[in-house]
Amino acid sequence: MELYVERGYEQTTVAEIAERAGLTARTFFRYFTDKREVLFEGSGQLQDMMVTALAGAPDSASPMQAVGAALDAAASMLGQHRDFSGQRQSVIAANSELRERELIKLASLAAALASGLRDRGVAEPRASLAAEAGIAVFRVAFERWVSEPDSAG
Amino acid sequence: MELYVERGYEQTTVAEIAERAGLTARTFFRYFTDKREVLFEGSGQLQDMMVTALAGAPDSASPMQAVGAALDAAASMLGQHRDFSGQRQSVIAANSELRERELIKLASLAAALASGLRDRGVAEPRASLAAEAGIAVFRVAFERWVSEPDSAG
DNA sequence: CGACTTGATGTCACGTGATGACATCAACAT
DNA sequence: ATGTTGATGTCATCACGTGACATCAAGTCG
Repeated sequence: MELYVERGYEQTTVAEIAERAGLTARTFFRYFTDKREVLFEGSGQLQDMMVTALAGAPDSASPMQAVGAALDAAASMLGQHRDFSGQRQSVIAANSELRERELIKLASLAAALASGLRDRGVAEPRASLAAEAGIAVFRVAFERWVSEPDSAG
Repeated sequence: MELYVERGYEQTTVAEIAERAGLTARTFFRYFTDKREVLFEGSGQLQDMMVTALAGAPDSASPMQAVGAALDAAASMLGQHRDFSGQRQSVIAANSELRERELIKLASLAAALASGLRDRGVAEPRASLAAEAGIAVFRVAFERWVSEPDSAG
């Protein structure tokens, strides 16, 4: 992240990242499949958190309410790293390879939420639609949040 | 496409593609920014067609009806190349880099449709929502169409 | 204690993707 | 005949990503 912010994603080589971390490029590729993936390290955790929150919603909750619980979990997780989130987002926005990766991560997240809803007994296509709607809300809200003036959490 | 189908996307080098076309790898990269982009050559045309159809819908048409017109245009364009569409889709499905590229193309298409709706006087967020809904329909319908037994157009 | 695994890292070599600089050549206009 | 323009080729170069093998530290067991 430091290097990506300093000089931009494309201008940063994997060798430089590895050096900054006190490692070798080869080792970098043992931890991250890609030069891109290092920016999405946390997205797996976020997805797990959200799926767990969705599964933990009360049985009485509607599909959209369960999705809402997942979004709350995401908000409380991201809320602790607002500066980081903002920087990360502007790095991603500046490069199309990174935007592509982000899209596929969001698609994976939507699929995971839909699967979680089906586990709750929600039938298709309702499960997928609720999941997609939740991701749409997430995108819009996240975008507003990181571009917002200093204020709220 | 021939080579991607024969031996898979990753196993095909740009040099081979260029050779098959009677050219040089250097020339390939003058026409396509990427090894991936060659599979998405037509998506720009498709997008233009759809935007034109959307713009050409009668003033009386609702936003969703205008989007429907765009989808009809896409259907008649793709309907003429069903085998090609099917092969292309299975190549894309088999490789995650290609799936990423496809997602960003669809996102671009959604943005173009939303913009077209705004030009028709549709306010946000209705324009974006209608566009996203149209793309969702497109994805599902296209998926079913290419995986369908030999029958319909 | 010494030998033996195991996991993380480094080193090296290599193929491939992608780009810049320059040369070539055909088509065409004047 | 000359010069221009556009498309292509050639060459050099860099960075990404991976396989093969070496090394070294931490632990395990006889």
